[in-house]
Amino acid sequence: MATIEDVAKLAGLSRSTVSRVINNHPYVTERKKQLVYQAMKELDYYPNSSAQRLRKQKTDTIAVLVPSLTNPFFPFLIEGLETVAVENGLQLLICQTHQNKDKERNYLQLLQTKQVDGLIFTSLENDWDSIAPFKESGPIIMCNEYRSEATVPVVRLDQVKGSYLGAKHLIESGHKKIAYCGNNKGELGADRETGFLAALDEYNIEMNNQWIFRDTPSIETGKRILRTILSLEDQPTAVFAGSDEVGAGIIKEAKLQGMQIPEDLAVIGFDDLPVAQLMEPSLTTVKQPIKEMGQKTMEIMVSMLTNQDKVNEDVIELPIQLIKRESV
Amino acid sequence: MATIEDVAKLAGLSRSTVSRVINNHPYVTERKKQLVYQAMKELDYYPNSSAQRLRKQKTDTIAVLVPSLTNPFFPFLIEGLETVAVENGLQLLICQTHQNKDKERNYLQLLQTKQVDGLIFTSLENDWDSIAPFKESGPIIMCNEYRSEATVPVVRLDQVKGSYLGAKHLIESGHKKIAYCGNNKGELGADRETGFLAALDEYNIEMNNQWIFRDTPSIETGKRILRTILSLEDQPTAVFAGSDEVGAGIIKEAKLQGMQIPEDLAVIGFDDLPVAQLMEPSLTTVKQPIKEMGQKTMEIMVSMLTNQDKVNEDVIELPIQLIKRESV
DNA sequence: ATGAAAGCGCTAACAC
DNA sequence: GTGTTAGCGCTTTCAT
Repeated sequence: MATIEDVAKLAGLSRSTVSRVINNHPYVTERKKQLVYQAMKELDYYPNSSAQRLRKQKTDTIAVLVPSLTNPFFPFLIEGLETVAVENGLQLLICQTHQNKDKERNYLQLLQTKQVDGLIFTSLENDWDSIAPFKESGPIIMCNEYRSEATVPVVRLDQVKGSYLGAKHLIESGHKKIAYCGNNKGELGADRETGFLAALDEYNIEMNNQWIFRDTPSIETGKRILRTILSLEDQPTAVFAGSDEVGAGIIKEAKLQGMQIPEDLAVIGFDDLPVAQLMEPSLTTVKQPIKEMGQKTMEIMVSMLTNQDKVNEDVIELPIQLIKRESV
Repeated sequence: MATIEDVAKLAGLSRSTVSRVINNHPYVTERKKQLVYQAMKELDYYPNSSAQRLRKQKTDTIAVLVPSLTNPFFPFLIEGLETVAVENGLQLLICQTHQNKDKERNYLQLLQTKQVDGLIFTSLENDWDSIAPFKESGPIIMCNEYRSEATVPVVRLDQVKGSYLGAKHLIESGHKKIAYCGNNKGELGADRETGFLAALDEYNIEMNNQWIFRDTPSIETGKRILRTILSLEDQPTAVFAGSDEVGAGIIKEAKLQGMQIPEDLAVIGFDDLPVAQLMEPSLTTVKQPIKEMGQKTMEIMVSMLTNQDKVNEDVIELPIQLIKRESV
């Protein structure tokens, strides 16, 4: 493995000059520059990035914590994050927490061990209090998921409004018995529930506790929820699914059980993932501007990395909107 | 930022001893070990990973090149890769090539700049000849996609058999006019086509060139293909979609156009992704053992990383199987 | 415009 | 068992 020393020797120059060429510094004669390039090529030289990182004290890498990549929401979020990252010469280190507190905490060590320059949460398992101290080690941003106690920039959607919109649509379509799916661990989940209940309240509609489901979102969860609904004496006529995947699972299982959607059961999803329009009937849903959320987040990260002084604690809220299709 | 030096001073020991404790070396008195732990805690010390990497000349990181994370096939593959990686103390650096030759080539620099210890291709845009030289810089494996010229271990499926199975099922269900979707850039695509044509050949069925579609797989592609099929004078009665996403797009669009599946058009997918069972009718498909493929690949990577001598050029072939559902 | 020298933080011989 | 020392490969003052 050739080192910068080898290149310098072969080019008959000093290490400094070679380094200047590598880093595109001004004030290097064109002639010597060529000499260096030639030597680098001849030796098949590439700078060792561990050495560069150690010396420069930065990695140009950002950790992105996601619960799982098999939930299609996150690949789309990453798409947005990556676009802006690449434009700014940053690399993404994608970390799956699999909803595990310990794993999440371990990934914070990436910041402490200087393996990444910054970190982005797209979900959060641990309490904010246990996260806060890590701000010392580098910029942290919350994207998608959020905590009001969080003392870092937050890029989020108005979840209260989102679920309010969804519930209202269901109500205005004539439904009074509406089931609700969604975990309420994080603030995101709590806000969604708030918005949902606010709509019900506005129309003086009562909630039945049997119609609340708190499982983690997945297709299987949707199927299970549908079966539970069928086993109920007092059955809802509509269901607000916490995600398109749950909504899809509900629709699929409902049809398997011989139900008509939306006649026997109206379903509304959340996210507007590709699967929403593939379903039969297509899934009415609350659309999140996922990619934009990722882009905005990375823009903030970039500015935090450059303007280290200007501490940013803003909350950026992106628009959310109802997409009417056939399942309601 | 505390360094190992600070810890050593505070503990009243040498850097070496601290280092030994960090790396769990034997032969350190329990008493001094405790002293070190205490000092580390007091100083909130974490070893700088760039320094460790530079010194140890390894990163315990493996680059995984995927075309895109929004194609759900790859998150599942990554799931398999990650399981085994984590068991062996390895980290994954996930790199999206977005089907771009230059990006793909640039990611190879990760190996040259010693930012990763090994690299896994799950797809390949460039010629093998242009990849081969990079073997010098570290272990490379192909997983999923493959090239017969490749001089590295390959973990793959019998694609010829897969598409043969699919085509045969279509034929035995009475179809003689079968459309085929799939790109034929890589060897994987070519093999699939071979298997497909072999089945046709076996049953003396002719292929119509108008029924061949070579676009990149996506839901949109599926929709477009269906519309093209409808515009044909001589229309196929069945279609072998190259992936479940294409199959799903075809089914969705077909129903939009008032067709009955499988009566008016039988559809068979590939992969067995979650969307296959969500469709109405559910999608008959050729199932790939995606997770297993990832696991096997990472096991080989681990062994290459440890037994550096034993050069492994094996081709591991995993089983592939037909899943009969309702779309045929 | 270029080179010499110091040092980023760590590990691993080697010596005792 | 523990400390001393050299050095991984690079960048960046500082001096010229």
